[in-house]
Amino acid sequence: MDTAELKTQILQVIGAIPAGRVSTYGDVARRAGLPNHARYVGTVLKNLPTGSRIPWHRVINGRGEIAFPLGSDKWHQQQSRLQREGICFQGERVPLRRYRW
DNA sequence: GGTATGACAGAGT
DNA sequence: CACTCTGCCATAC
Repeated sequence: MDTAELKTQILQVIGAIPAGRVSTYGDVARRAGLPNHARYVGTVLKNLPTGSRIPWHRVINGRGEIAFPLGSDKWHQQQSRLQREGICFQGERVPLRRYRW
């Protein structure tokens, strides 16, 4: 299985995350059948073409935090997208117990 | 083909 | 809890 397929596999899993729920990099990797590829999930999202309709904002880290530097443009963008879907933040983090897919 | 980097995770302290 | 340390693995140099 080459990397192009892994990428497709990962994107499909992300695309399946329902609105109003979130998943983590590790979860996405596992659901894609690729344990230990959490970092790769991030790499794939980074190279995503702008305007892609992949719900990348529903992917956060295992501590319920947005993976971008706090206060950065990307951070705000992701946060508002999540809130727009009804996800409430506890400070700077999302309570996974409640929203984890 | 080393070496460093990163939208990470889990165990340990 | 929060913080550090280590393992991971595709990519970019």
